[in-house]
Amino acid sequence: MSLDELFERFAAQSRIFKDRDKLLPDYVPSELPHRDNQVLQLAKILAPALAGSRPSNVFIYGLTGTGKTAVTKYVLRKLSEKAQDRVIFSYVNCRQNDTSYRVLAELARSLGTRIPFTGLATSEVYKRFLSALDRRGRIMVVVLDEVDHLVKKSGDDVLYFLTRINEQLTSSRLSLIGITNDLKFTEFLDARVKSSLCEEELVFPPYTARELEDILRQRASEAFYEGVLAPEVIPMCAAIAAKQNGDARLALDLLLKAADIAEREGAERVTADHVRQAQKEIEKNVTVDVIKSMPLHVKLVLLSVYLLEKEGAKNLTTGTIYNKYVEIAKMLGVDPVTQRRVSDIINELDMAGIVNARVVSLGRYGRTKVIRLSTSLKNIEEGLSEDLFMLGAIELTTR
DNA sequence: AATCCACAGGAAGTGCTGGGCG
DNA sequence: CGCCCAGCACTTCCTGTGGATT
Repeated sequence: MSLDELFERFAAQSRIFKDRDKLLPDYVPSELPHRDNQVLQLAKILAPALAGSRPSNVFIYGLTGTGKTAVTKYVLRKLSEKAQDRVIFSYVNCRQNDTSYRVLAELARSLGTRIPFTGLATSEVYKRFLSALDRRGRIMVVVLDEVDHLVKKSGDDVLYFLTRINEQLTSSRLSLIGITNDLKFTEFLDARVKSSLCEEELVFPPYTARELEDILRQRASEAFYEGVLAPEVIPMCAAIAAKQNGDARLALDLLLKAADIAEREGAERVTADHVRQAQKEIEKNVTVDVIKSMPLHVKLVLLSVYLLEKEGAKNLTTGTIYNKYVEIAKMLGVDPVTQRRVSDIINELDMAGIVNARVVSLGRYGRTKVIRLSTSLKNIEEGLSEDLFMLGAIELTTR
């Protein structure tokens, strides 16, 4: 291959992607198939903002990848085009901003008030946000996406503040849109917060395989050149995602990864085989990346579970794991943490989907958690192996 | 029916980092 | 400068409990 050819190949636009960005999770398409109803309902609820009156608070339920965020962003965008600067919109993701302080800081920031990421008292941030908002004399619509994360971690204090803030405002008004994929979420809420937040409710049902296909086809037409997808690719991505609660995000991610793999291989078309590879890669990447970024003691606990399971131990309990963990820690010259903490770490690993832990009572033999890995040994190995400390630990313990 | 194991998991507090504010 | 704050990882102390065994 001559240099000219080489450069040609890199400089040339992809043969597969027309516009890869159209498949990324934060892209909001110009049309949302099978969500006309929800778009209309939300628009109806928020429309009063255009006339200068406060829209009702809205609560939006639906599993992951059912289009909650997309619909909300879509409606907000349309609305802000109409409203010019008469309405202020603010979108906060509560997975990243999972404390009262951070949510209020985000809201203040969207009004142009700089808030340091730490240092102030939360009540001070609240005051600053309040006065900044009142000075503007506008309607403000606040979206709290994945609000269940916020409440589970920090309680419903902020929600209480925000639902009652209108009593303290003289020239502005605030509306709340809460989004959650936890259907039982409202149980955690204070009754007053609950009734005020749920003035209106919207439910997003999971997509069916047929609907997912429509979504994929629509995106594919924007993202790919004609005819680069083998005919079975879209139905396959749709079917896999339909099994996972009709998750459109997963469907799109599968399609994207499959196409990436095809392109990397220099293939001319995306095939069913690429989709299968993509499925494996997605599953692997998530766990491996999570493991890599875990703090020391979490890794050590995971390592203990890994080693015990490799030895063929069955029905692992908190106590067994803790003993192994202490043994490893001492061997490495690290101070072990308490069993109480390890108990929490096991729950964290369970939440991350790396381990499966459930509480059982063994009668006379106590009440404990039974733990088993929910990922392959190989993924754990790969996740831990970048940590030289863990490699040393494996070597020491297997000798 | 009572007992008692082996923890679960809540509450409060500590020590540390990285930052206010006057 | 001194005193305040949030957030994190962790400790200390604690009360609670499902169900096999006595």
